Amino acid sequence: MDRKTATIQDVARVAGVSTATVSRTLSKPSVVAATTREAVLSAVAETGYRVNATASNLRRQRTGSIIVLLPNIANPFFSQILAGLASVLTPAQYGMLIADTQSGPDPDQLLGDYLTSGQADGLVLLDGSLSPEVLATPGRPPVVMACEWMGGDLPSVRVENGRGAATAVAHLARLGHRAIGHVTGPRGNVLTESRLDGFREGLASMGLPLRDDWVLEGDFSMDSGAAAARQWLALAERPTALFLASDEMAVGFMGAVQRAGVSVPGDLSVVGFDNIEIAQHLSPALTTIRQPRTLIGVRAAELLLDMIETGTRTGPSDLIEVEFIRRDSVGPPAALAAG
Amino acid sequence: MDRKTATIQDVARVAGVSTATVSRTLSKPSVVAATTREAVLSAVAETGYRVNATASNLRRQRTGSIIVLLPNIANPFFSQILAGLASVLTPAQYGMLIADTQSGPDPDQLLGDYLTSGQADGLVLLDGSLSPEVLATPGRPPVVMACEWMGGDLPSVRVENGRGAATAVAHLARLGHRAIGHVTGPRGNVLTESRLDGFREGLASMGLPLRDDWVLEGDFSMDSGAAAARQWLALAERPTALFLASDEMAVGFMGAVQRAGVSVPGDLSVVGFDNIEIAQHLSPALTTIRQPRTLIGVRAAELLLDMIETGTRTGPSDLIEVEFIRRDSVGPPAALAAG
DNA sequence: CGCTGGATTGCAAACGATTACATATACAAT
DNA sequence: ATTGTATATGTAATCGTTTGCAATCCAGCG
Repeated sequence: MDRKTATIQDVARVAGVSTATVSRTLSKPSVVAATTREAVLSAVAETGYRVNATASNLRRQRTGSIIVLLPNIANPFFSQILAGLASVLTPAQYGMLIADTQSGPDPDQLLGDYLTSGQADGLVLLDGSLSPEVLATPGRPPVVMACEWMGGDLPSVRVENGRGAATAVAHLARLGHRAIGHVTGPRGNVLTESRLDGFREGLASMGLPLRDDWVLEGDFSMDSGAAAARQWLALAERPTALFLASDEMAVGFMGAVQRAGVSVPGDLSVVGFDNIEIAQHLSPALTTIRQPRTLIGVRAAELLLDMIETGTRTGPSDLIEVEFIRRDSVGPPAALAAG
Repeated sequence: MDRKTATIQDVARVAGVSTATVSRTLSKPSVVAATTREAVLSAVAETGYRVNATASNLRRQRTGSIIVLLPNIANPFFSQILAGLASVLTPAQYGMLIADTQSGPDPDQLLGDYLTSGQADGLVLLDGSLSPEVLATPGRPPVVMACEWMGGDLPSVRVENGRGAATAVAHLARLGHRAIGHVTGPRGNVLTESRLDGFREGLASMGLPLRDDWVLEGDFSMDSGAAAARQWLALAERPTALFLASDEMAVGFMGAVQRAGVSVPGDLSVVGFDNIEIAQHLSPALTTIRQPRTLIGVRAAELLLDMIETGTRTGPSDLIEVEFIRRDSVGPPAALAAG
């Protein structure tokens, strides 16, 4: 029957109307008469017609796709944001292309490429390490930064990174910890900076000292968490509590110190950031700061679609709240518990 | 300068040739004279021309995108396969659309939709729960099944699921375990079936009995692993070793029993499947069966591109080897260790 | 000198949809 | 009856490439 897929011409012929009417029936049903509308719809059903997205996009001068730039697709933290993005973009007839900035040599160049290639109607940036300068490209498509704010008037979905970090520190301090350390994300990342700032503020507000040798550098990955664990174990004087800038690092860290015979939270309290799925399944369950990941994706997508429709390049910054989740990886410091 | 992006017309004008020649220079350089080729290329550079993928796709009757159907984008197991897919598809100028079968109501209908919509030049199936019958759609684009074989002449990238499971059981038996249980994936999934078959074979080959009450049902998720743990804890007579059909379930399971005071591997040996990143970071580090995930993605993409080029709908089945990875979550059964 | 054939290049028709503009019709108001 | 207005539909240009076919040029050959 349908050797080739039906085109709008076929539908028009079957329905006895022009292609214009068919197109209108499908996009703006209200402007066609009820009787013709029915005729067209039944012709559509009969022929099994589906609009050819490529042709439609060409004519409408859009690509129908949104590019999402993220540092590491394998990080479960991002996948949930992707789910949120997809839940908004798919119904709006946008495809979602995912680009991994770590797969190529230069993330900034990758971004620049996408900005000029015209391959997408918009971009979502999930990588806080990208340089804001690259965005100065003239005539670029709309861009939304998710998770953090990179400065300028770039619209973004922000999370209370600083407040989350400060809350974590305050909680540890209230448990009695006076020696609190931190494992950061990669240097230069906006998330790293804001969480580090929050960590400092938290210490300051509780009247605790900031010791540089208790601030270890990581890169958000499990491996870097395990590496930080080795550094912590080697310290002459160890902090009794640690706030890590990501749950992934906390997983790597906890596993490593536990295998070295350290008890969590007996010997060391651990707080992560993100509340990835595994956090509640660890032993002990990981105390952390929850980010509503699906919501972040949804908001970012909404912001972007709005910019695409209105042709704007700037927009508001949406601030999303975080929540401290107390689980079993924290407790009073050993000295206190003993005494 | 370039208010609008340059079109092939602009390049042709600047180079003093026809658009046909520009197009040919870019796609089949060998057929144009060296001097014209240079002229065109410098005109391309001067104008900053990038081919409009939409127009190109329309003319060439392709969509330029591949759809990947997977059950759960948040599962880290899949993300690495995606990375493998992308590493082949991106250079070949294909975009990768990701569709989550769990986000909608009916996975099979979603597949059917994509098969008829003409939205993609090919599909990659990563969800073993899909029905092979849906693929009978006439005129459908090429499809590759990754991870397992669904029957028929559907080309696929297979993994030695059965052998992997059997190896795990054999290893546990050799450690002295006579009471070995299993936690399965979701019913009806091809992966579930082949791993369960391998589990049975492993038991049989070691002369061990198969006890139905030691085969618990899961769905590959951490939560279902934790649920299985509760069932295991409630058993009057417990197996001393457990093979779980996914690492995620093993994570949920181990966390849950550990919090209940059970020692792994002291009281119970645990083996997972997949070797997801976190496996080595757990305490104890998880013994598992490694699947080369990136390789699976690469092979699947290669197979698919080949089918697209040659117009084939059937193809070979690529078999990928698995590897048993011994870590610290297994040991001799308590009785033996004590005696 | 005319012809053949290979190498280049140009012409123009697709690809399938959308939409500005023109046209047609019906009906109310003057 | 005429004009105006609103509603509904058709006509045809257009989006930017690719590519079959025709045209051109030039060298080599009989």
